[in-house]
Amino acid sequence: MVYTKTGSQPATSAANAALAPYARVKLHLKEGLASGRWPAGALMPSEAALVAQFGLSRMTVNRALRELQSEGLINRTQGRGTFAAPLNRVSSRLTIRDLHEELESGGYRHHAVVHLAQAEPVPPALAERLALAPGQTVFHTLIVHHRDGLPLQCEDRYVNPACAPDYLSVDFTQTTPTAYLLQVAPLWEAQYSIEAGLASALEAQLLGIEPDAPCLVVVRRTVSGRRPAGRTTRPAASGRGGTPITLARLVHPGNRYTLEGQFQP
Amino acid sequence: MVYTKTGSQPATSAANAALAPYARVKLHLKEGLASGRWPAGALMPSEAALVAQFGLSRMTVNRALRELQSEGLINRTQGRGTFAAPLNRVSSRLTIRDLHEELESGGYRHHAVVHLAQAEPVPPALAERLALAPGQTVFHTLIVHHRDGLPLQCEDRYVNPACAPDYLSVDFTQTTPTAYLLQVAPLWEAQYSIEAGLASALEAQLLGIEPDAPCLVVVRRTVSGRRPAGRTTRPAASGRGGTPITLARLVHPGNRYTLEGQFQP
DNA sequence: TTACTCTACTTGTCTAGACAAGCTTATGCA
DNA sequence: TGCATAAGCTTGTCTAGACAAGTAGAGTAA
Repeated sequence: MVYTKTGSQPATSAANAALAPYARVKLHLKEGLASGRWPAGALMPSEAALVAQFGLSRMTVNRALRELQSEGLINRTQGRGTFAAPLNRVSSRLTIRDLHEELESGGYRHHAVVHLAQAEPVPPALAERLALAPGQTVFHTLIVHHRDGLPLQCEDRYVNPACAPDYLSVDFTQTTPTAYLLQVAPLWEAQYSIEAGLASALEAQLLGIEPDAPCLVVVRRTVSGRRPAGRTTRPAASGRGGTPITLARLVHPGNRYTLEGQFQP
Repeated sequence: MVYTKTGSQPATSAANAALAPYARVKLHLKEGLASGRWPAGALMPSEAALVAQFGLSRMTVNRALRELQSEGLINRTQGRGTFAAPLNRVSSRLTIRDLHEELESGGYRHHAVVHLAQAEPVPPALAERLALAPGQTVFHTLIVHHRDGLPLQCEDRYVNPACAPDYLSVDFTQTTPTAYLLQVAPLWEAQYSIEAGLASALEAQLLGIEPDAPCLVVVRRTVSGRRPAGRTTRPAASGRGGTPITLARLVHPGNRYTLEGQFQP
């Protein structure tokens, strides 16, 4: 599609040629926000004003504004108008990738050593977080992932058997638990916490590090919207929280692992 | 707006009453994805099919699909169709919040102690990352933030004077650097890295921790799309990377600070 | 003054149709 | 057989109009 508007409207930027009209409106507004033209909380032009200014239909302008809203750059309320969002909360996407895929795509070799894979009674401290009654069975795996032969992550994981009955029969030297669980129960919700701490004695030994070496510890709890068994047609919406699938503690030697990311509002 | 469709279309979920039509389509597709009806890579119904199935206009169906795409749940390509996204990359929003605001909203008291605030020649190691010539002046602040009186974060920050000429005249016991910089130069891009490590001797002393205590270290580099001086109307798009605004090293005692978040695809 | 109603403006959403442009497949020609 | 073309699908986008519903302010009546 080639957009060569003859009637030259607000040509703020030279780069807006060959840009779709809705994107042109977005760019115009983003530039205004970046330049401080609309400080946080300021009233921004209404849809009608932008329609008149750009000579577009309202749906087109609406799309630009709706996308800016979903990006968190503006706030809109029916009846009041559009306001510049306070930029003191800028958010970025943090991506969970399967460790195997992450390493391979980075050109590293990945291999996993399984130190434990068994069914056991759920530890009392975890029963509640996995929504299991004390004494029920959980699957427990302890796997060390290596990058180019060097231990990178110690993965201590508990899995709800109702969600993944075949969990223990998977060959975890070939498939990571994350990959398998994502396949069995598409991930709909997860909570994580990231902190710096020490490895346990066992973890330190498995990772081949000193007991006092700083580690990046990620604890992740994954919850599915889907019900565990039967009733597959049951709607996912009702009953907040869903079924806990798995609880994982991932310990990384601080000097070998860095979490990186980027913000792009 | 009340949506009480008389002709009952696919009533997968009971909760879809009183839901806007586009949201109903989204829900329907999300449920299908969650239930494994469309495994990763599978071809999903076309817009035309959904139009026929739900009895809606194409724009409405298109909106549902477009939003699912922006949420990363599906991939669409012109001419080929709509496909279920491989869920091995699930992403969440990680929010940068101003520390002051974060603490206050959590019911804590925040206060900051400024240990250093001066102009100095840019350290050679940082010159390139700040896009400054060796020998040029940078602003350097060293601030310790306390939560309820306990040191929580040691903020070692370098600021490009071109972006924030008045930086040193700010009272950082009242305003955090983040808040000030966001006001002066709305944040358009940032890179961060999170790792576990040790504090330097000075940092450990300022934080009141042992030198071997694990710390969560966040390094953040913020880049603006806006040009530093003059030429304010210059488009932000051209020239990738923009102007480096600030480089910050944030050190948190591991046992006092946890980064938390949630995934909700 | 206070309380109510009415109006004008705002966003939220849906519709029916249109054209552009990318991909796949079938068709017909050399 | 091999290749170019065309048909038929797909998504991407824009339009002009419509109604719904929330908000704020002006004007009016008690």
